[in-house]
Amino acid sequence: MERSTRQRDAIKSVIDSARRPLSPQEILEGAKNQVSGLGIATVYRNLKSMVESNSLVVVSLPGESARYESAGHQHHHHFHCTGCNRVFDVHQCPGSMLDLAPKGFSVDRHELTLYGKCDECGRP
Amino acid sequence: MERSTRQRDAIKSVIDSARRPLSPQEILEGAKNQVSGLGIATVYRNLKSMVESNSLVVVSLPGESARYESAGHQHHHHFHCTGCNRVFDVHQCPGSMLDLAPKGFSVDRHELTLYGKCDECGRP
DNA sequence: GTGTTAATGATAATGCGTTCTTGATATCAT
DNA sequence: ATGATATCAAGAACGCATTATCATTAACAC
Repeated sequence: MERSTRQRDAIKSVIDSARRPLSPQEILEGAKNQVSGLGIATVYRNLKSMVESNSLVVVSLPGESARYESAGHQHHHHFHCTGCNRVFDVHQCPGSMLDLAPKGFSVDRHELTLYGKCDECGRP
Repeated sequence: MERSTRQRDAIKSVIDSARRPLSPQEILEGAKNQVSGLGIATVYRNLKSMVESNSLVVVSLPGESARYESAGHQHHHHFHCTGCNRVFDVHQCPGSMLDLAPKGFSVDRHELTLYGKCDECGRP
C-alpha cells in the first residue's frame, strides 16, 4: 500500500503551487526547501507514479526534455521564455485547427508553443 | 575546400526531394538507395555542416528528436501523423499570436504542431 | 514499541541521439 | 597520373535524461 512520505508531499506541493510546468530539476530544487536531502531519483520515481495515476500530465515542448504540471487544467498552450528558459501556461487558444491540414488529413489535437520574453526577462 | 562527393549529393537530393522534414534515419535510408555503404555518421556530419551553412533548418517537435528540411521555406507549421510517425508541412497559419500571451510577455515567434492521421493512415 | 516492507538516497547503469577517432578512400588542382 | 588532403565507414565514445540497484530508513498496522 502507498505510504505518505515527506518527500512525496513536498514534490506534490511544489507542483501544485507552481503556475507553470516544471522540469524534474526545478521540482527537485523546490522540494529541497522542505526536504533537504531529497534525491533526484525520488523525484523521478514519484513523477512517474503520479503520471501513471493521472494526477500529473507530461508537457513536451520542441527540443526540450519533459516538464510536469498537475492534471485537470483545461485546454491550454505554453509560452517558452527565451531569457530564463521557464515555461508558462497560456490560456487562450487561436481556436480550431481542423482546416489547416492538407486534404485527406484528419486533425485530432494540436500543440502551440509561443517563444519570447516573459515579464521579468522583458524588463529594461 | 569543400569537395563534391556521392554521399553528400545523395543526402542533399533526398532532403530536397522530400516534401516534409526527415529524421537522420529517414535520410540515411533514402540516401542508401544511391550510396549503399553510407554510414549514419556521414549523414550527421553532413547535416551539421549544412545547418551551419544555412542550407538546412532543424525542425524540433515536442518529444521528438530533430528532423531536417531545406531552408528557404516561408513560415509554416507541421503535422505529425500518429499512425506512421511521419511529419508533414502545413502551409497555413492561424495568424498572429501576439495577443495570446499574458500581460508583460512579448511574443517573438510561435510553433504549431497538429496531430492526427495523414491521408494514407486515415484510409479505411 | 515492534515488525514488515514501501520508500528513500546514492550511485551505477541504461538508452538514445549524436559526435569523435582512426585508418582507408576518393576528389580535384596540378 | 600524382599528391595533398577532404571525406568516408565503422565503431568507440560521448552527453544527457531517465531508470535500476541495493543497502538503509521510515511509515504504519498491529
